[in-house]
Amino acid sequence: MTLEVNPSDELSRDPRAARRAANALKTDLRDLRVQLAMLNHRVGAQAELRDIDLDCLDLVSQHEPVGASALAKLAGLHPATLTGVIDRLERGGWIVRERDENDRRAVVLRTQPERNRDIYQLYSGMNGLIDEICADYTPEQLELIAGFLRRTTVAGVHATARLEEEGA
Amino acid sequence: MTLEVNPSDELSRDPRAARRAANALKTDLRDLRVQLAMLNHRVGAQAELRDIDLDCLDLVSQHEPVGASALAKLAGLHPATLTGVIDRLERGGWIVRERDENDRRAVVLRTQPERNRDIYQLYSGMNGLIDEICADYTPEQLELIAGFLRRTTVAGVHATARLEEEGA
DNA sequence: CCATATAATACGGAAACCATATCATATGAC
DNA sequence: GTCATATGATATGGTTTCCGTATTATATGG
Repeated sequence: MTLEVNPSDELSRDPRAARRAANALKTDLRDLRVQLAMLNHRVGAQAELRDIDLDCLDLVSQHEPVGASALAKLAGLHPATLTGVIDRLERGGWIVRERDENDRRAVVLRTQPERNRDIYQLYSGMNGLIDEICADYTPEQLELIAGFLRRTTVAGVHATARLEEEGA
Repeated sequence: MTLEVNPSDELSRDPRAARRAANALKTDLRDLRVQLAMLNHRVGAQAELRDIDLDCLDLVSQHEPVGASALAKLAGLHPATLTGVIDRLERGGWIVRERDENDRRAVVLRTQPERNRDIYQLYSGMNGLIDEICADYTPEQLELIAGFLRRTTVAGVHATARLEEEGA
């Protein structure tokens, strides 16, 4: 006589279903990445910023106050390239350079909150659509999804660092 | 007398909790986007491809066989810029140009499957880490997450198109 | 057959990228 | 302290990319 199990449990433990689901998810994640890159490209065009500038602006937002060296390392850019990026971002009023008090060689970068609301405005269409999507999930489900996103971001940090040291 | 509800239900229907969860999720999504862009930048560096080239390669993979015009529109690039992108991708052996039989002005782009395994290899670290993350979820949960990712991708397509027509 | 439209590419000037050199400042040895 | 060396950011210049325009080849409609 066979052991009967709950069908839902059965599905949950089928390793083939798990692998299929994981692979499908990786494909979906890749598609999302490309689409978000395209969206960012359009946002950047409206704001007269190159793709890399917008990425750096996001990085400054995340890590401010941040030094130029640290940002170059985060972004994987040559220091001289970053000087150009910072020049453009500062000229456009998106960030400001400040001298580091403790190390007068270094510069510290900060975002200009008012100016960055202009960027937020450009994302408002996307943000509204995401809100509509979120409305179809419970807070618990949203937290499940958000947790996955955060863990994937951490994985990205590690995978990026790994590639960096291999490339060096 | 107040109407008593199931606490879990209560949480699920609290609009403030829902908004908080949605906002947190948007932040997490933005962080993930930046990190995936950084990862891609490193992958591109290893493959001697610019960021935009890698994006176009992804788009070709998604839509092949695809014409140059269609790709330019998808990527939001000037036709002349795309010629340069295609030149580099073809020189590197990532894609091939073919003449369209029905319209001999047009070119059709296809990926080179063998060559693209080299890219897959560069992503293997990240893919392995994602597999580990996925192992902590049931197939049902993974499907919930994947569905969210797909819906968000569609939202991205719409938001991108909206920005495009505004910019024109 | 001709006019016009469309797909892709060639051309050229402007801009960006980045290896290297440079300048200012910091740190450690003595 | 003084000097040698290291480090942070930027200037310089050659190479590459970007993109507006012109060009070539093909399609389509009259």
